Amino acid sequence: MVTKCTNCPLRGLPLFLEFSQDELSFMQRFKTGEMEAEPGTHLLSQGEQSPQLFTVLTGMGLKYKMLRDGSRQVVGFVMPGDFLGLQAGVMGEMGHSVEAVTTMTLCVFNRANVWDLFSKHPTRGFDIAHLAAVEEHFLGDALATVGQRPAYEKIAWAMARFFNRALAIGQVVDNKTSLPFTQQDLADALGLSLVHTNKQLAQLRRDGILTWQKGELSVDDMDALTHMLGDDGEVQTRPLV
Amino acid sequence: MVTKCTNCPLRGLPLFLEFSQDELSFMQRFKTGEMEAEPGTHLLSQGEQSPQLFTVLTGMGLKYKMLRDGSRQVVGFVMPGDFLGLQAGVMGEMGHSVEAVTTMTLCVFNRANVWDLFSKHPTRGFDIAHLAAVEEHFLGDALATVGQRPAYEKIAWAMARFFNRALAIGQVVDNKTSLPFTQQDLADALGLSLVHTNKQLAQLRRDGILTWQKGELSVDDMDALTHMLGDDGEVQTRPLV
DNA sequence: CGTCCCGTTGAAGTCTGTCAACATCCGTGG
DNA sequence: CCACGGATGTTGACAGACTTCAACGGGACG
Repeated sequence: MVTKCTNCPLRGLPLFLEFSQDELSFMQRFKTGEMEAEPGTHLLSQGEQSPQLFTVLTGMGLKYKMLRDGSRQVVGFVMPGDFLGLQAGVMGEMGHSVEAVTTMTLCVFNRANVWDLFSKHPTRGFDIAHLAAVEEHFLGDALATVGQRPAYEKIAWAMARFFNRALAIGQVVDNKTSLPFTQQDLADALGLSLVHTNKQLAQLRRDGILTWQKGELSVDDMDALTHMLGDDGEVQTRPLV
Repeated sequence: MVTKCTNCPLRGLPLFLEFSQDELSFMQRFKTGEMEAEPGTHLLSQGEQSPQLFTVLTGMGLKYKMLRDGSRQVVGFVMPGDFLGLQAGVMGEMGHSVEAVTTMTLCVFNRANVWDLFSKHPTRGFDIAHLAAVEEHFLGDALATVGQRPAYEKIAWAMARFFNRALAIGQVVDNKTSLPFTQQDLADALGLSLVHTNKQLAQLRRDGILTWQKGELSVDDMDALTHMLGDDGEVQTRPLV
């Protein structure tokens, strides 16, 4: 059962820039299929060139890089609306891997058609570049956080980003949202040890800032969070591909 | 005295993808001027939308983000061939600032013409996306380095990247290249303190790996460097805009 | 010749990592 | 039904990498 772009559940969300009717029908042709991925599925692999690109419809995943010594750097949490494989699409090789953490449904595109997209529908090409710039912006923020902030604030930043993104796609109900990752995932994203991550999370809970237990995240004091982070916790509108 | 694209000193370098004659003449029209910037000049500012974009012809600079507490994260060293302002060009707002460190000469483009570029010359639009992906790739590497590696290797990584890039644009003579940044700049790029950066640099020198003194960097044991970093120290070919 | 910036070095302090132990949950298999 | 192992989360004690504080040297510049 394939979702039609017309009925795309993401398309009306305020997080995403608007679609013209023209773009909509073009994307419908660009889309080659739909795919369901079980938890643990490797969608894209670091160093390889994937023939397929994806847009996440539902579910969550992880982007990460492995270092030669076996350590892992998580470079992003994948959520609905994210476009995966841009590096493979335009550079020919992924700089990181992408793995499903929950069951995911994905729009599938053909890498070979990316060039068509730029030549036949430049607004969409522009959107691809826009998405790449958004990602660059995000990684800059992440680098600044990992490089400059103490552990307590690193965790606060990551949780705030996740929560605000969940808000923007309507996945927060009752001030709670599902957060299916492990503390190890978070630690690997922030360059912290698992133990220290756990202790600082406990501190944030004791301080009444936020609670993450049993896969559920709730922000208990948004004012304190925004005061600590400035506007670094906010998410920006972006195109949807 | 304006450099003509035909005579662009960067254009033949193996680091950059090839130019068709068609692209060349188009870029000549896209280019609105040339600019010289003294050390300390702010070329682009975090949070603002610049009317101009640049390609670096000569000289070097810094990309950085300021945090509210006054700390600074350097997110990149700017070198000849780099394209500046991509975020402003497609997103409308810069996520970081760019400052000249040496005297720089820059090709100047008009932000208003970026859209023309995508619509009238899609290969160039594709190249813009390619450049954004290269930057995303770089920031992923930087994040992994800052997040996972010990100080000694962080510095080795940064120096290797810089040196290899200098090699690729023919700025290494006699196994030495000019490195006009300060140790504070490097420390802010790697999330280290100035003092520790200094001490680990001294250790790298004592170990016979590399020497950075009086603004000159030389790599004394490239084998040891590549062995320590794997292929993380390498630079990739990219489009030139 | 004083001042400022940058680099260098030593000593002390602390944030964070490592080690270790235990609790909980869950799927598997006896 | 219960035993078992594996993955995840929690907590305490200790160790260490890195930061902070402090002082000094050299070069550039007015």
